[in-house]
Amino acid sequence: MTLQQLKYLVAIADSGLNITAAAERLYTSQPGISKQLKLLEQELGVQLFTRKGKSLAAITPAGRDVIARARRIMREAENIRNLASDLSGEQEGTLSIGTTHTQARHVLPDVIKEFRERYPKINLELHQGTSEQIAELVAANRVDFAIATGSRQLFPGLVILPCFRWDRIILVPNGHPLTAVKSLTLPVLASYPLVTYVFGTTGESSLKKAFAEQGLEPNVVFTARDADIIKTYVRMGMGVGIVAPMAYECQDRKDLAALSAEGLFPRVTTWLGFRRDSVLRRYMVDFIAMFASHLSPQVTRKAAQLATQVEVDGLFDEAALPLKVGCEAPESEAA
Amino acid sequence: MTLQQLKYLVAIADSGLNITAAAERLYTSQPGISKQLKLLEQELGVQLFTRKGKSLAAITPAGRDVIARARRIMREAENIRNLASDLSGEQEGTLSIGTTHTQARHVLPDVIKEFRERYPKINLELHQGTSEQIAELVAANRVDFAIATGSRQLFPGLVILPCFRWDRIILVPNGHPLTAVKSLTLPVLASYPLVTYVFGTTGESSLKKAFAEQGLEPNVVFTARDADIIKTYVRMGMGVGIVAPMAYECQDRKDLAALSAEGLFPRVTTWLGFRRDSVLRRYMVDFIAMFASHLSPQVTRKAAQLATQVEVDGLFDEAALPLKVGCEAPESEAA
DNA sequence: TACAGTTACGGACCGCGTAAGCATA
DNA sequence: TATGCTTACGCGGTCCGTAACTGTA
Repeated sequence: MTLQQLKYLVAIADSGLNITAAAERLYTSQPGISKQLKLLEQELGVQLFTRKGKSLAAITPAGRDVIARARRIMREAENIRNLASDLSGEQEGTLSIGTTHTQARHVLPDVIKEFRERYPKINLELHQGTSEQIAELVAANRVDFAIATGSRQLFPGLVILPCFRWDRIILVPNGHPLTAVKSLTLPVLASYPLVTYVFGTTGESSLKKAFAEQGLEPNVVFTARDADIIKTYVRMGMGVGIVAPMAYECQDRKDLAALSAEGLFPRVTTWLGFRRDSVLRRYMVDFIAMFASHLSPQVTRKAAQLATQVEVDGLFDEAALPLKVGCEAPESEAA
Repeated sequence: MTLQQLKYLVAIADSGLNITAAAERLYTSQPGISKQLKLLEQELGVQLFTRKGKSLAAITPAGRDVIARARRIMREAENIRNLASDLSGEQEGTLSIGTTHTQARHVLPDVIKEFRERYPKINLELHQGTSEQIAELVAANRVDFAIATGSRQLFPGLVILPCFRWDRIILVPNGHPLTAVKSLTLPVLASYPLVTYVFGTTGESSLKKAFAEQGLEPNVVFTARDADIIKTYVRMGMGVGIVAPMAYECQDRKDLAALSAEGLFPRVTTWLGFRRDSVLRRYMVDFIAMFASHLSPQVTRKAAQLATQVEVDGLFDEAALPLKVGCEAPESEAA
């Protein structure tokens, strides 16, 4: 049994049991992979795949177990390499992030700009998707970091670092009757057609629940994954928008008004997660600090270390987290 | 980086940074190890050991981290091999157990006899020592199972399966005044010189504590690790023995009387532990079932599986565990 | 006919063991 | 002088890539 053989094995599993594809992925020859797989099965004395003719048809139960452990070995091997790269002052590497639209569009650009200036040689990969898609990326070890809001239960085995919290805001066209309302309530809101994020993920279904608790049935006329689209339809007068505050940019003030919905819906928390046991290179830790300033390198390292033993909980006070808000004072007036 | 290199690295660390010793342990040549270590350090770009002249002097911080992960990789590799051996119906293997004197002398012989009949080809290793020594064996991955009483906090990262509980008994020579006492109390006991196990391990210090709670200072005139020695000194009239009930064998009735100490001291639990993430081969699971019949293969497998995710707790009711006692009715009279 | 995997073969590489060299106590 | 690591070198194995072969849609 060699690391090479385990790498090949995992590659086969990741290539849909297609040895040729695995060979291409690994920039090597197909017969080489075939042979090593055969050798491994011989040494272990177990069939890892069932064959249909010559092709691989399915993974055997034994194979599933072996592959799972092979993955762990490959991860640890990767960890050793990362660890060594970092300690030897290597400036190259990759940072791969899976995140949702809201973060990718409204929060990450500034952070990434700063990061690229500081670490120009680091290859940055950003994968945007739903929470479920991000969870898959995490499970497949395709991303280093997951950044999302709510829905933590989708991410078992991740070290979760709360980054910031926010209250949804209400978006209406300037001059909309709601702008005259002193204190917004759910019944008032429910009397308007609503435009908001797609329900389903835990974070957003809490919105539905808030209405339900007061016996209200909101009239949601349009849902999207994307605040830009929501804003477009709000501008068209199709309904009242409920979005993340980060999505309200200063230029939106020209035609859109943002009303506070604080207290109407539960406050949500955006977090950053990484795989327990993964080695955090210096630039990764620094990225986290750029993303959430209270997560200093020391705090992050501490959390990573604790997580190898127990569940990270109560490392710091979540209630004391910075509260994220949208554009409050227009830049033009301040200047 | 190869599995071979990591194996060498771990061997060096386990041989006190002596490459020659590591080579002997692995039945290979010393220059080979040297070369592979050099190659590994080159590839990683990190010094894993500090040198003093040509000899290895100490492990660098980087080395410590790399070695820890290398150990994990070696364990997983071993797991894969075990897994495969088991599934391919391999009847050979090794079962290595670290345990205390009480278990090794009074409980395990019967279990091992049965096990050897059932699995004659399995190589059985028994290492007897104090809880601390067993914990070291576990940490060094030298044993598959640890069997001990109390002192669980010495064994982090182990899946602990409670096996049975017991109350200490009081041993005195036949005709001793205490045999006439109706209900034994701590003050009465404290008025006699005592002979018991070495204090220090958590299990035994609970004994001292029981006395202290009633403001008593027991007069312990002799301590040993070994019930046989304790019995010898009790026979000599040196004092009153406090031992595990399993140590009172039927032949001891000839000259020793066992008095119940139930209620005087806290009831203790003997458990069996194995490393989280370790692959349990069929014969290992069967051994556990032989050792504690309520730990059926199904229960053990379930516990092992759960342990990969969370702490095993409340899997079954500890209060319902079988209560272990010593020789109650003499075989001769019953026959 | 394409596609996927196995078998066969030659070359390069690499890891191992022996033997000799060198530093340290 | 003994111990322990490094360097040098030859051998054997092995891994890889190319090429030809075989079984399947």
